[in-house]
Amino acid sequence: MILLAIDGNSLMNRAFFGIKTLTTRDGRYTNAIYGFLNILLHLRERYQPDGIAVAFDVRVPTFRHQMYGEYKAGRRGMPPELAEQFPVIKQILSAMGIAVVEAPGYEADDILGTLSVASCEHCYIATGDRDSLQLISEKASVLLTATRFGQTETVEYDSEKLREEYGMTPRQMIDLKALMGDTSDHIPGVPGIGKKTATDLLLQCGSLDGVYRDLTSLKATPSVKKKLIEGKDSAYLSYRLGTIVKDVPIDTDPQHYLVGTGDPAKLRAMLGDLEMFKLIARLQLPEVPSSAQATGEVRPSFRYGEEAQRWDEILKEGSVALLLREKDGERRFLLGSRTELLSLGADGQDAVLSLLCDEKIKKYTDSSKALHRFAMEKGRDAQSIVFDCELAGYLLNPNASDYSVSAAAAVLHLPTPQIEGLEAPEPALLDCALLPLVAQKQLAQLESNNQKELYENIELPLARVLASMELLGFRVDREGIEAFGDTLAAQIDTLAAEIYEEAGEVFNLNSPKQLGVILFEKLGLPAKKKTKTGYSTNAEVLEGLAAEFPIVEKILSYRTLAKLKSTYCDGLVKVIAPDGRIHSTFHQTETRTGRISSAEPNLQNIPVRSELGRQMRRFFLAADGYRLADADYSQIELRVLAALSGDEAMIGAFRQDEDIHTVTASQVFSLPPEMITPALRSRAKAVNFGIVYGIGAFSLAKDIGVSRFEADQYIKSYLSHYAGVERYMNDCIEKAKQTGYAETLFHRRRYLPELTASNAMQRAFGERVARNMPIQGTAADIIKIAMVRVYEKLRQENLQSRLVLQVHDELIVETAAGEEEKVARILSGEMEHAVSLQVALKADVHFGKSWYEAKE
DNA sequence: TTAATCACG
DNA sequence: ACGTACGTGATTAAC
Repeated sequence: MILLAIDGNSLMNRAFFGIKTLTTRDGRYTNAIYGFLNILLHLRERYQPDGIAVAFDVRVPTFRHQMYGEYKAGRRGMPPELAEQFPVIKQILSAMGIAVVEAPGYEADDILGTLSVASCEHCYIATGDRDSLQLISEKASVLLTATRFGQTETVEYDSEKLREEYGMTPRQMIDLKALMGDTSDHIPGVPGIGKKTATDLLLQCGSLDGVYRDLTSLKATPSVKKKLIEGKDSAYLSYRLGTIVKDVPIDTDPQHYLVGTGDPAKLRAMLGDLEMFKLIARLQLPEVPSSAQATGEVRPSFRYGEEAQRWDEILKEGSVALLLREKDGERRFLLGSRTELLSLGADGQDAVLSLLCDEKIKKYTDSSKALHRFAMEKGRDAQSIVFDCELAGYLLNPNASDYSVSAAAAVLHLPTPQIEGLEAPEPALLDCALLPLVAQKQLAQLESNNQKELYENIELPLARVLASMELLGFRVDREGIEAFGDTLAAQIDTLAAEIYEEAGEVFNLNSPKQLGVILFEKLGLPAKKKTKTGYSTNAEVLEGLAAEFPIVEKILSYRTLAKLKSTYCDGLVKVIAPDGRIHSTFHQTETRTGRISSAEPNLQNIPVRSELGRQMRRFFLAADGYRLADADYSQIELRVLAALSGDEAMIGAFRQDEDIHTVTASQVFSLPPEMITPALRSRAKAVNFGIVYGIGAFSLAKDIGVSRFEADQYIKSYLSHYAGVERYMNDCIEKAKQTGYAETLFHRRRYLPELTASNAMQRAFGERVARNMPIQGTAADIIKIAMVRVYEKLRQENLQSRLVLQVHDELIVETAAGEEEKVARILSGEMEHAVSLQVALKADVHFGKSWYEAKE
């Protein structure tokens, strides 16, 4: 039989450090478990072992340590984030029917050593630790595993491969280590002898004993000989330390490690609990009754077909599950009730459309935005979409990334529905069958989280608004963009030529790596900052050098122009639809704060800060016979901060409609407002921003170019003058620590497992987020409310004007000629009165033919 | 796929 | 001692 013996500690370690932090919603760490299981499944698939044994260290002082001293005492204990994952993986392995092997006083590699000589046909030893290469034999090979870019790479080592790479036999690996030592394992070796010398010596003498047998005739420099003599004891001690034990008292009968059936139901429940839904799918865990019993659910059973009579059966109940799936441009619908399922292709579209627009029938779905778009494309208006699993899942935990029905069902431990006559139903059909139960559970959770209003009055109606914005799109001037791109191209070419000239060679200016080498090595400019891979060449660094070195100025210009051309000119032209408009996609479940995002293309980051970039906005136009209305909130985040914190001074400033940055400057610098210079105001502005972000003195100092000490004074002064803000910020952290999440005024939550991290930096990050999310998120809630109301008001009043874009604190309405006054009234009215706070909200509206003009 | 950079609020 | 402000998305290079 084939045996796969795994070093559990080693692979868990690799997975932990190779995969970014991953936690469940309630803050349990899962990245090592996830990575380990992926490696395990990969190995199982590739090597098809009959038996699997996963070995773990049992950390009691080992025989070796007692005898030879505490060589490993200096080894740092593993972080608790990893330690907590070990008991869990052991349980999972048991549930998988895989043997967990431990022996008090022995480490995992000793167990592997013992198994490697067990009487099986072949033993594969999987580990991330090169130490185990000494275990290679005729019937044992080592699978050395590394996790890179989230992908596992496994290299199989047998004697042949070992000789190729090291020129050594497996046994010589021990001698090698005895000579060169291993700092990570606290094996001293012979001081002063490294890998190179050790290899040479072994090639000459064959073994450690061979080296010491006759030092006088050894071909080596006197200094090496001297080191060998002095280090002899250390070498033999290292040899013993480095030798993996092969007689651990464990069961060595391979039959003992045959993979059993385990407990699939328990496994499924455990993986669901750990929120590893893809793994559940990959393992195709069969449904077993015990799971259904455990949740108290009876496994639902469905009838499925395409017969017309099913249709009537389904509609009878007055509410349906309705899913839209698109594949290769083909639209399909899945329709379901509590007992019936139906699949519809293109010829069912009209029927679905009338169902969708039938107010009396409630629709449950997993993407209301898609349904709204479908209806709108046909010139209709979807009604009574009462449930959207994606939106519900997002509100319940915006840290997740998978808001599908199946993911939700797995969190809820719902049994897989049974569909009559279908052995392996397609996923969409299962989603459709699962939806009613998922909806019931998620709605109950929203209710208990006090998120019903957020869900019903904000997110659900917003989906329609976003669908409408996507469908309408934003008109652009293609020729204008292309012409702008051409002028940029010419300037870029000129600049590049000048830069290459001054650099003395042609290189890839777009490569920060190559640029770094040219600037900081070839031209010898002073390098200030480094990145992981080399010199930092970002704008901040370059700006510090621009005054002194003219070439840097040109590089900065090049960067600006290249960005404008590639991302904005070329990028946007590529996505202009046949109707001459750009149809962005708005993501409603992407951000962890509650903002929406825009993609393909992103219309929320069109340049504005620099005048040249701002020119881009001249190409964003209203349709003929329309103008653009641009309405933006004034200081919405600071107003929200004032209101949430109840800080008297800040509220007072806004009540009197004063310039908040000037007021802050006056407070922080203890000067009367009329003494505040633009420079001081600008510093205060940075402090205001910084406070919202959860500021640190270092970053503030860097941002406004003052000393760290000075920045620290500003912050202290700020918090003492706005004492309410300080209190509020501390409350935010306190509450987040207690509840595990931060929340907005409208009860949008963000769980913060970072707050319990053992790493101080991660914790500090969690605290900043605990302060920032309620502010950014409440502002996001507010503008969403405004969007929904503006959208509805425009239709109520029978206007032709339509919302086309939202940019976080800004709404753009394509306004029909003659409707300007009404639109301006609706925009400012709905934005300013979206919510009533202790501080009034303020929104300014401007009109123009282009976005450039409409932005004042 | 990730890292670096830079565009926005 | 260590790293340093919140939230996004697109492009390019390089592995």
